[in-house]
Amino acid sequence: MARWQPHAPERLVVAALDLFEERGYENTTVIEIAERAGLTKSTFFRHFPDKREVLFGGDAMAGLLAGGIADAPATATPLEAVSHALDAVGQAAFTPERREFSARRRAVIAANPELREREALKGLGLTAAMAEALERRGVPDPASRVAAQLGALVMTLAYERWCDPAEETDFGEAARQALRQVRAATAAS
Amino acid sequence: MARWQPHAPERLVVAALDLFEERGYENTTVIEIAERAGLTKSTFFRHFPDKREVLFGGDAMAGLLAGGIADAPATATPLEAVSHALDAVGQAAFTPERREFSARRRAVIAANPELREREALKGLGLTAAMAEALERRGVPDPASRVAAQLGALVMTLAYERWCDPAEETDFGEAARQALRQVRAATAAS
DNA sequence: ACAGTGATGAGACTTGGTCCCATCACCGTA
DNA sequence: TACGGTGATGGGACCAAGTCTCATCACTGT
Repeated sequence: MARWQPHAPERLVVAALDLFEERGYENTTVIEIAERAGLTKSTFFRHFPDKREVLFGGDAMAGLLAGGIADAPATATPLEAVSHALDAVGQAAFTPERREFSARRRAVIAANPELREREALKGLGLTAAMAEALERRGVPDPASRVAAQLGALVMTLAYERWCDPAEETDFGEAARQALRQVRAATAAS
Repeated sequence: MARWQPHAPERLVVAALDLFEERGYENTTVIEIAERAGLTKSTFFRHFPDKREVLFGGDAMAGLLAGGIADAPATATPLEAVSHALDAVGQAAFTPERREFSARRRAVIAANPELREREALKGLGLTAAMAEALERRGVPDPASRVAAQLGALVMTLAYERWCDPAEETDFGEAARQALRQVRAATAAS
């Protein structure tokens, strides 16, 4: 027997997403989220630094991306290393079971400026993590940032497609396709 | 004689930047900013939607960029159109008189996560505005986003250089140089 | 002289977020 | 069985951001 109901963070995330869908992010208070999860405001802020963060799983993604780039073959070009990292991330995080949750989360974020702002910050963090990991492979400064910027776009395109419940494409497959598109478009810029 | 002291928004911006430098963004209240400008909290929120926005001049930049892209010669490639827009923006906004203020503002933003978050959102807005303007020129979807993403990086690199008081480079010149760097790095990705 | 107008001031109110302390259930040890 | 330690939780005071409403004040035009 556990002392308390387990999985408090997960319960808070589910309660928050439900409420945000029902009445919108701005019309939902932290106290209401906590109550639906059978907890209190104090406990909410013990698990999440602020209200927005309940929809953003910390900074695990940046580490996954950096690790995937570091593990890429030494002969890989910068964008190939990013592609390798996207495969790793797809295996670890963008699994089919999470597709429905991610799609709901994506819609809620798109509907609220405050959440879009947090998402923008997370995106910058991922881009910076990719650029830094590329520099540790010996890619010099302007080139590393270019590859990271293009990699971020590839990830966004792949994520959009992966979230679509009508397609049910594998994330790695979506990423490879997006990479081809971006490569082709880059040549014409 | 004016009814009140004129230029209330500008006075608030100056007061805010001064206080943010002196004691940091988090240790400065809106009431303190307003008092230093000879105003009150009510008036502050009448001119700015929130505390962060006092350092971000609305959304004028997005319109400038979109206009510059629309005005580019019809024969210009996507990145050339972006470069044309950066020239226009440099003429209108990144003038030498503003260099010192921009450098101070940049340092304050870099020191605070909340301000960096707002800056990230503004960056997304600029990228979206560039992609949309390119699409109005007939550039199809993936290519427009690639060019906008690379254009955003070019603008960031040029802005970093333009802000440096030791260099005093013209923004348009910095943008052209950054564009050459990004083009060279793109070929090696 | 007088009503209209637009920017400002004042203050109540809600909510996000911080902080401190009490509580409660379990665990290990005597 | 008794007892102190531990870790997650609850409760509530407190501050600042942001909203809203109403009053004020200085000037303008008739």
